[in-house]
Amino acid sequence: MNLPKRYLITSALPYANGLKHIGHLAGAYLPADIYVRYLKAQKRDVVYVCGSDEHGTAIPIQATAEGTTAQAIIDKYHPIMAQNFKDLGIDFDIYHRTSDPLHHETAREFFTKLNDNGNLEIKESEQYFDEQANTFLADRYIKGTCPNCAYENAYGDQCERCGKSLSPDELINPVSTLSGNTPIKKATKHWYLPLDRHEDFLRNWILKEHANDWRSTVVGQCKSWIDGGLQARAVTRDLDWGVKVPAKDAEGKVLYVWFDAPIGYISATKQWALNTGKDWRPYWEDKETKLVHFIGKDNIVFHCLIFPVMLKLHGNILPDNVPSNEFMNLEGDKMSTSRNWKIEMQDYIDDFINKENGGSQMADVLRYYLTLIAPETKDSEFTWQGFQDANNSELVSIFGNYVNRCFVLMHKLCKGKVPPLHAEALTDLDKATMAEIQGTKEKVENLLEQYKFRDALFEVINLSRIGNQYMQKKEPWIVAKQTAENGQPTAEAQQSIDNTLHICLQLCANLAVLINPFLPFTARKMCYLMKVVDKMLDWDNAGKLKLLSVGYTLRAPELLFRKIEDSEIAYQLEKLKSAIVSREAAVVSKEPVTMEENSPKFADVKSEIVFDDFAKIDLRVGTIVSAEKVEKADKLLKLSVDLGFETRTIVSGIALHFKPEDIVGKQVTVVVNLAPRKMRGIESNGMILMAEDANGKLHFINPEGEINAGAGVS
RNA sequence: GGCGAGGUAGCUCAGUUGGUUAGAGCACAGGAUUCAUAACCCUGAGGUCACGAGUUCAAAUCUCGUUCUCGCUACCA
Repeated sequence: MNLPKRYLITSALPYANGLKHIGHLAGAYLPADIYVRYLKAQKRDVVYVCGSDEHGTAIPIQATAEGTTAQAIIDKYHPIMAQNFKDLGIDFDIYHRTSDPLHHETAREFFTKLNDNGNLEIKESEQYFDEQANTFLADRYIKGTCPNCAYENAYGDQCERCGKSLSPDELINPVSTLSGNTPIKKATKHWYLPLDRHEDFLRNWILKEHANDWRSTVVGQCKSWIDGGLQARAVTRDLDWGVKVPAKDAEGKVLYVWFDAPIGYISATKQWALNTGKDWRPYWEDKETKLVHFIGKDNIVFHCLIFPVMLKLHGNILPDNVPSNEFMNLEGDKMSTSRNWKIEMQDYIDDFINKENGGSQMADVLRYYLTLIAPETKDSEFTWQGFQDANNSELVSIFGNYVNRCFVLMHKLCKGKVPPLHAEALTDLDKATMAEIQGTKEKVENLLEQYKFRDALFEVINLSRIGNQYMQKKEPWIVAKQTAENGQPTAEAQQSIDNTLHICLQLCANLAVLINPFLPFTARKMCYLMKVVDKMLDWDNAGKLKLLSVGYTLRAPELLFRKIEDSEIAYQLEKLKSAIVSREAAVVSKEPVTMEENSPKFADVKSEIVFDDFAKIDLRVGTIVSAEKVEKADKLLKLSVDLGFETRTIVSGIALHFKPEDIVGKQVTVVVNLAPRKMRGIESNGMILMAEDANGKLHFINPEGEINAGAGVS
């Protein structure tokens, strides 16, 4: 196998608007860290970069909401996130940040090169503009009613309640969050990355060259995007938070966050090089560098399509692989920050690591379970019960217990020293066990090279299982009872004991080397117990049977892991339950719940209108005379509504809530002078008023008793 | 609706190019043991491989249809 000259490993830049949860950890950070630790143990040339993504509109918006500045937000979260990663053993070579001047400089250079080379397009488009604030409004500065779920405070890029991606044009009743005014449309100029020009390249590169070595989920997702037709994507935004666009007539424009964030990998590498006196260029320019991006599946489009196009245009190397993980669910539901259904890294650190209940070893317990259930091929499921079981019956009972019984027996039967190996007395079982040690090394290696972290970890644990079986069959504690007249074991018995424990201890040392990428704190504690330096953890030592010298005194046994009590699990489940409560409150309030405020809130009252505004709306009572499902649409019903003076066709998105046959004859309130709008090819002439309850269920607004169709409502 | 990924033992998941009685770990049951964190070790029970049809000597695996879950995307009060 031709080894790459050097490696550059990246983990997705976490967005610096809040704390990250264990789903993020399992998806983009932990696997990368394992891979990097493995490469470093092999003494390969590897740099692992990451950093906070600190631009985008969400951060200044959040700042406004919290009455602070964008800078204050990122300054608050950047160090906490960096510390969280450190506490969990995620060992970046550099954790940079995109607000750093070096990053701005790097991103501007990148943009300029593409722009100068004619790789970007400039287009004029109509964008919302706030006249009072005299500024164009980025998507997130526009709020309005979500066309998907009718949530009234949906943002121009996404509805926080139903999670749907939106564009500002889709919002109903758009309002500027800066002034509260209705924005006007105004022409503005933006730079675009014409992805459509690169379809052939992407198709060939991903769907042909990497059809077999990339994960099928990744290739499939890319195929879906490519087949769906690639379009030019705006590279710039009208905003004053971010990297200023280095071009003429670009006043008030910054690079769109998706463009500048991945460049953060490059600027982080530059900063690392500055810190260490190295040259960053080969890592991004030399074809012999292996670039690997670790991400979650929501990031596939950026790392497999957009950023590679950018890199190619800019003259950089392309990623060798993008081992994206699927999502990790939590106790039967999707993890979600806005719904407060999550376990933050900080929560875990507070509850399990910082207290006097296990220390850093507990970081390894989380690393263990998250790797065990890593969503490598499909969405997976985190349960606290599973966490407890994995710890108590695997880490503690199999791995930890093996190490412990080795040490205890060695102290009891071998005077606390590594016993000699009597080659002449080796049994077949001894030899087979020694072979297993070497075999495990190769298995783990192969699996890691294929990014199969879950399977690789299993093989390591399995080696401790083999150790337990070996010890059980050799039963040195029984052999020790074959005593001579002096009360000591016979010479023959002692030979057997020596050989058994010698092999057991070498196996222990191997476990430390092999577990090191996965559970680094544990590996170090094992080194401490064996009184060896960390250098023993070099991957070269894996499979070797002379890691511990004969006659060497080892420390007294100490437990590697502790059991996790039922009460701890009950407490965590209770914590989550209270999150359900606040989530229900969130639905009532139609407001994303923040950690601090769990009390129900109602949507903000819209800005005041005069009577004439209201009088413009013509409301009538109508009777539904027929209803049918609209073809090829999940949510639409085509209704005929008798309004007295005429019967109209109205298309309404209520199919998920009502069966057509159940609503015929119902009286409803209709906005009759709304401009017609085509939906799925059917013209809708009016709008049915609906009320939504706390569970998201829709109800008709209708008169108390039956009245004549066409009656006015005021 | 379109596209992508999935649906395999009570739970969490493997199953490479179709090839004998479909696997692992955990949980469970029985046994054995005591060096060890009521730990380990041995044995066992368990699955109509979502459902239906087709191709084949042979299908968890290939084809088509149905259904459910997740993601992207379209329509949308």
